[in-house]
Amino acid sequence: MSLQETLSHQVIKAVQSTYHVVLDTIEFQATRKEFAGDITVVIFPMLRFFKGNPVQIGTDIGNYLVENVDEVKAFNVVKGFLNIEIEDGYYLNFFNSVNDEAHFGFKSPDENEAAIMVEYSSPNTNKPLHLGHIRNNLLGYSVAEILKASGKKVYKTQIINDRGIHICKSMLAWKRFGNGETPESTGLKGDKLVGNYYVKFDQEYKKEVKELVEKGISEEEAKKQAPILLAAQDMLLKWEAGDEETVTLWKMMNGWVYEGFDMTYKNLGVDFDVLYFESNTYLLGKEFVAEGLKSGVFFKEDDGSVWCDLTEDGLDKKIVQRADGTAVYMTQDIGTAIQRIKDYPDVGGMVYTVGNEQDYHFKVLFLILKKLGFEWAKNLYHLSYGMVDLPSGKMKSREGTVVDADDLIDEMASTAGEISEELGKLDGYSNDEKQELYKTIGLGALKYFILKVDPKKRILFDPKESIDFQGNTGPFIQYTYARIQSIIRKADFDTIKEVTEIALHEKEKELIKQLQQFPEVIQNAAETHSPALIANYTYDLVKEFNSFYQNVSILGAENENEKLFRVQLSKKVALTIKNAFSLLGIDVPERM
RNA sequence: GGUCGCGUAGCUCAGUUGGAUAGAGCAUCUGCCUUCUAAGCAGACGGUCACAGGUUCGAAUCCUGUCGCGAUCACCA
Repeated sequence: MSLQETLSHQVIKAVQSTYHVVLDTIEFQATRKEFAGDITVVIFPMLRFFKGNPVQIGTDIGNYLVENVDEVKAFNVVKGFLNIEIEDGYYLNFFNSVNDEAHFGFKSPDENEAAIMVEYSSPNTNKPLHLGHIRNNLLGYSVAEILKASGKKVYKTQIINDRGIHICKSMLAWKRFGNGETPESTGLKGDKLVGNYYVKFDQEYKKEVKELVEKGISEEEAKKQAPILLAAQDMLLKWEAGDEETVTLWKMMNGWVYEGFDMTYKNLGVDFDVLYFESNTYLLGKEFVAEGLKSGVFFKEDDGSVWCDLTEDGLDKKIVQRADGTAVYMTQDIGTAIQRIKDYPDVGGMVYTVGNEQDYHFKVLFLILKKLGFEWAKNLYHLSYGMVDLPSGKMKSREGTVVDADDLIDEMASTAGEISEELGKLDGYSNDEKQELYKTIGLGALKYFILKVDPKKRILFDPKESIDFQGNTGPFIQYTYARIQSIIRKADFDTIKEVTEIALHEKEKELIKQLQQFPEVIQNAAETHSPALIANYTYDLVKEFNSFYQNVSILGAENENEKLFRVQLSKKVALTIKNAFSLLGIDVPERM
C-alpha cells in the first residue's frame, strides 16, 4: 500500500471516530515549500459532509495520525490545510526498495493488452524535411517511447506520400533541366537534389504563367494552362497507367529521397518498425467504400462520386471517392487504417501524429471508421500539434524561409562546439569524441526546446536568437548528468551496500520525494500523449539536484554512511535523468 | 460567417481531479569558483492570469458572452 493510500485510509478512520461520518475520498497535495511538512490534506472538501471549524478538524485528524500511523512524525494546521511531516525512515525505505531497479518508473509491456501503433513523420517525397517535420518526428517518437514505458506494446510507423502531382513536378523538372544529375555526381543529399527540382519546376511554372498573362490570358486561366503544369499532370496519368519509363524515373528519384530521409532520421535519432507507402495503399480504401455503400454508411451522387453524410453528427458531408472513381486522401486513410489492423492483429488503437491543420480531417476519418463498424475505431487518437512559425510567419519554401532539418541539426552542434571550446573542459577528448559530444549537446538543446512545450501550442522559432543552452534547457540537464558521472568516477569505493540508519538532509528528502513521482509522471504523460510532462519533470528533478549538489558536499560528507548514501542518491538521480531523457529521444554525455 | 484551438511577468513557457501569497528560464541587477565540472548555486526586480459576467466556502483552471491570434470549412494532401 502506498503512503497516500495508508494516510487516506487513516484519515477516513479519524473522521469516522470523531465526527461519525464516512468519507469516500480524501484530497491530498504536496506541501508547499514555505510550510513544514511533506504531504498535505485539504480539509475544505470535508465541510460538505459535516460542519466544523477546519482548523479544529485538521488538528483532530493530525493528532489521530501521529498516534496511529508510524510514518507520521508531526503535523501543523494552516487554515484548512493539514500539513503532515513524514519520518525519514519512510523515505529511506522507499529509496532502498527501488535503488537497484534499472528502469525505475517504467512498466514492462503487458502481452495481454492490445498494442498501439504510432504514426509520425509521413512526409511528401518531393522535398527535404524541415523544422516542422522535426517537431512531428520528435513528438511521435517520444510519445511512442512514453507509451512503451507506460506498459504498452508499440509499433512505430509512417505513411510515405510517394505518389501524386508533387513528385511528378520534381520528376518533370529533372527530366527537362537535370542533365542527368544524380546525388553521386553532385554530392548532394538525394532529398535535397529532388527538392531543388521541385523549386525549379515552380520557377518555370511562374515564368510560363507570366508569359501567358502577357499574351492577354487571365491569371486564373494561365495558372491552369501553363504547359509545364499540363505536362506534369500528363506524367501523373502515365504513372497511374504504369508507363514503364515514368515508373522507372519515379523509382529512381524516390530512391534518392529515401536515402536522404534515412540520413536525416538517423541524425535525429528516430526510427520506425514498419513503413507504409501511399502507392501501395491508395487503392485499398475503395473496397471499403463499396462495402460502405452497401451497408448504407455512404451514398452515391448522380455523377458517381461517393459521400458520407455527417450532418447528424454536427459535421458536413464528406467526399470519400471521386466521380471518376479515383481515391481521395480520405479513401486512402480509410484503407491504410484497415490494412494496418489486418497486418498487426494485436493492435487495438492508433496514434496519428499530424499537425492541427488536419483536425477536421481526422475527426471525420475516425467517425467514418466508427460508422463502418470497426471496434478499434474508438481507440484512435489524433496527436494534433501546433505549427512551428518564424517571426515572419509561416515557413514558405518559395520564399526561401524554410528552416532545413539537416542544416538546423548541424548548426546546433556547431553552436554547442563553440560554447564547449570556450569553457574548455574537454582535455583528453579526441576530435571525434568532441564532435560526437557536440552533436549530443546540440541535439539535446533542439529536442528539449521543442518537446518541453505543450504539443497543441504553436511554437515560435527565431533563427537569429537561436536556442538557449542555459536555464530550462536540454544542455542544463545533460550538464547535471555529466557532473554526477564525474562524482561517480571519483567515488572509488563499493557503493552497493544498503544504508539504513541515517538522518536525511532536507535536500536529500526533497530529492527522494521528487524521484517518487516519476512512475506517475510516465503514466500521466502516456495518457495525455504529452512529452512536455516528462521534460518538465526532469527539469524539476535536476533543479532539485543542483541545489543539493551546491549546498551539500557529497564526497566530503561527515561520515562514510552519509557519503555512501549521497553517492547512491546521486547515481539514482543520474539514472532517472538518463531514462527520462531516453523517453524524449535525448542522449546524455559522460562529460561536458 | 460556421467549427476547432490558443491568450499567464518585457520575451519563452509551467501551473495536477477547482485549493494556501500564480511558478520557472531568458533579459536586468546583487552575492558565490585555494572544496565533488560556475552550461551551476543563492537572492532582487518583474503579474488586472486578454476583457466582462456567472457557478463555488474557494476560479488562471468550470459555464456564458466579448475582443485578439491561428487553423479549418476542396472531387488538394
